[in-house]
Amino acid sequence: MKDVVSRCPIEETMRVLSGRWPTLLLYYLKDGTKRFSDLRRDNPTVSHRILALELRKLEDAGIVRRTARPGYPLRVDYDLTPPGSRLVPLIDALGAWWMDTDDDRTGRSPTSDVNLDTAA
Amino acid sequence: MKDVVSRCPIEETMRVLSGRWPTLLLYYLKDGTKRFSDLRRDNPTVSHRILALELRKLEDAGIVRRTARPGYPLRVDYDLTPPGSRLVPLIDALGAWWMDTDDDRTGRSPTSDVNLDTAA
DNA sequence: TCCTGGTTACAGAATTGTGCGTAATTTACA
DNA sequence: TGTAAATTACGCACAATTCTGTAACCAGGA
Repeated sequence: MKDVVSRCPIEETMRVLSGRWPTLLLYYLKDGTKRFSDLRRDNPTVSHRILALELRKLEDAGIVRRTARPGYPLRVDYDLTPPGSRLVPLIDALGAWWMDTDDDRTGRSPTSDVNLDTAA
Repeated sequence: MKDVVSRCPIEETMRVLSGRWPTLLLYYLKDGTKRFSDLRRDNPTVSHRILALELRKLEDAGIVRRTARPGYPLRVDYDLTPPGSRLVPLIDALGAWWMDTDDDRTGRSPTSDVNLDTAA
């Protein structure tokens, strides 16, 4: 994150998706709107702080939309933007690739019936 | 990298592709076999140590094949394995997604003529 | 007082870069 | 002909940088 705009779209995309949480959050947001605390429950190993940071990063990248409803207790909704939704199948494809590769590693026959719906 | 096998193929894939270099290296290896020094030339900002580590990571993941030819000066060839080659279009799709998203951001019309051949 | 979403301060962990060493052959040069 | 230096792909130790986690704190209504 030191210098420049890399001009390479792949690099830019990976700058956002790199790390453990972004794709996981996308995965959980596929189902629809979630609140901050929902996402914490969905995966208990993210720290409070990191979740806030990651969500902000995704928001800045235009992948996630943040909607704060006025009033207390605070309520903030997160959901995917249209670009974010378009990203989901690509990420699923990566999961499918992994399973395909796994077949390679375990020396199984070259299965072609990979389901793109890669569950958790 | 602390604990477990996550059982989630997306997470596993991202564990390999996360970071600045993996996708870039894939990009440069698309063209065919490269030597260590070629890859350093291709992008001068990787330190030799990191390049070695990243290449080993990709090798362990079955994405890149390392071929050391005996004799001195050492000569080592790197190229994509079949799974690695299968990964390339997916990564290109991420680049295409970024450019599409860029259209969103800059408020342009929803162009459909995104070229998958995302150059450096 | 608790709840929710978030920020800040500080600490510890992880990742990355720097520079040096190494192998056996070729080339450089007197 | 002898010798010194360059070459290639790293490994290693150590320093610098970055990332992540913990804990405390804030807001204001129930």
